[in-house]
Amino acid sequence: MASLVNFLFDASSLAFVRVPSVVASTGLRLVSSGLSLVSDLLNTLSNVPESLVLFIVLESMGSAGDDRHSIEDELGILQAEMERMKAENKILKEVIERTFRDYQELQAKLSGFQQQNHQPEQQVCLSLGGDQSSSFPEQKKSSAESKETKRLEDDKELTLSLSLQTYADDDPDQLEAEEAADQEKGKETSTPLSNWPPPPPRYANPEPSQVATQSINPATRKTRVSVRARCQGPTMNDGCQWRKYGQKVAKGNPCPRAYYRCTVAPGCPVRKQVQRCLEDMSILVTTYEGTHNHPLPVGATALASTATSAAANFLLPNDANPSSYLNPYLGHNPTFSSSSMISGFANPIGSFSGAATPGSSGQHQVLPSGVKYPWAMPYLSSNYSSPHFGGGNPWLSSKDERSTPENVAAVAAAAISSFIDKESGGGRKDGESSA
DNA sequence: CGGATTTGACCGGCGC
DNA sequence: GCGCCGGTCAAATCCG
Repeated sequence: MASLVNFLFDASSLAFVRVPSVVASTGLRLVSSGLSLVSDLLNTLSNVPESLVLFIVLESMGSAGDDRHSIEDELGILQAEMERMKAENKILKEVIERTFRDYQELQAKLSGFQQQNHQPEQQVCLSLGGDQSSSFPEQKKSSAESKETKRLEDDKELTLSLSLQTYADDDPDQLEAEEAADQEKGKETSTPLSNWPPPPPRYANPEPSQVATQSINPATRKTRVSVRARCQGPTMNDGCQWRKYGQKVAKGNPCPRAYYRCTVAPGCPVRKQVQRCLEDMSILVTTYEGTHNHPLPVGATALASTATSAAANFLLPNDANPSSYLNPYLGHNPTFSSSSMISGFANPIGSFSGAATPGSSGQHQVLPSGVKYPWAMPYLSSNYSSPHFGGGNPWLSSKDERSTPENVAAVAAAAISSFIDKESGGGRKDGESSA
């Protein structure tokens, strides 16, 4: 019996628990002295994923005088079966690890392929969790990642996704053409969310000669970042101060779209639009536009500012500065404020952990799904297992509707960080995250 | 009473 | 030219 319990404890830690058929068929005979183990056993099994069906048939002993030999025989059979299942679980674990490695290799190859073809990422779609595929159908073409996305979607994990558009204000014709094309595309698709999130921009891939001569001032770059996150409140608290100046029911979505203006500083051009996703009302789609003209409050940066300016900056292909892809922390955009760089990007992992401490929960229930699927965010997963996340996820368990801006900032920064790693074709190793 | 929110009106772009 | 639509304005209203 002790070996049986030990096995189940070990197996449950691997999240692969299979009760041998012999147990189900013959029943788990327990002597009265072993009943205390049953509760422990059941408590342990309660952590097993619900998809795994467990059958434990408890058959109470009629009396202590049963045939001791038959019990010992059954125990022997059980132990033999346990050993067999143990070996099987080991094999399964190896299969999972091998699959994970293959996925990482494929991901690295994909990134390398994209960089080889010089295909600039025109829209960033970061997702912690799933269901972004519903709004980013074009991404379904990516085989490996789309499968992961689909799998995550099926599990209905909490989601944060981010998309990015950048425009050059000094090229209004191009901007207008793009917007017109966007609307055209929206009509073609005629989906309820055809204009949401904004379709990827299509800026021309300049000739190398043009790269040297065509210098777009980052300060005048018009950026737009769309963030999708599960949020129960009317809006995400990103740490900035916003004033609502309008509300409109957009065509195709009965949920009204709210318009906010940054009021941290007078004349700040940054605006944001907030709208519920039609397909999943629990998802709040927030689109930020513009760049703040003021220092941001601590922790208000990743979504409110850094995500727009910084993400736009480093995601734009820059042949003259390869580090623009690989190292966003360098901040070659001179318009960055130091605060935005620090809390938004400099240490997303640290922000994550700090934001997840008890009592600092967020209203927007953004769950880093890597907790359950570490291969979805392989470079962050190790941090989720940190003591900060122990004993339940505060992002989920929160009943406090007030949020700390650090939460959103950290999630966005972490999501962006994850994207950066994937884009660079290599994974961030532990220890490098806080460099 | 001052700031924030609501909500109908207004404006400009776009397609027909 | 007209209607539709997204975005913005501003007066009215709400609220602490």
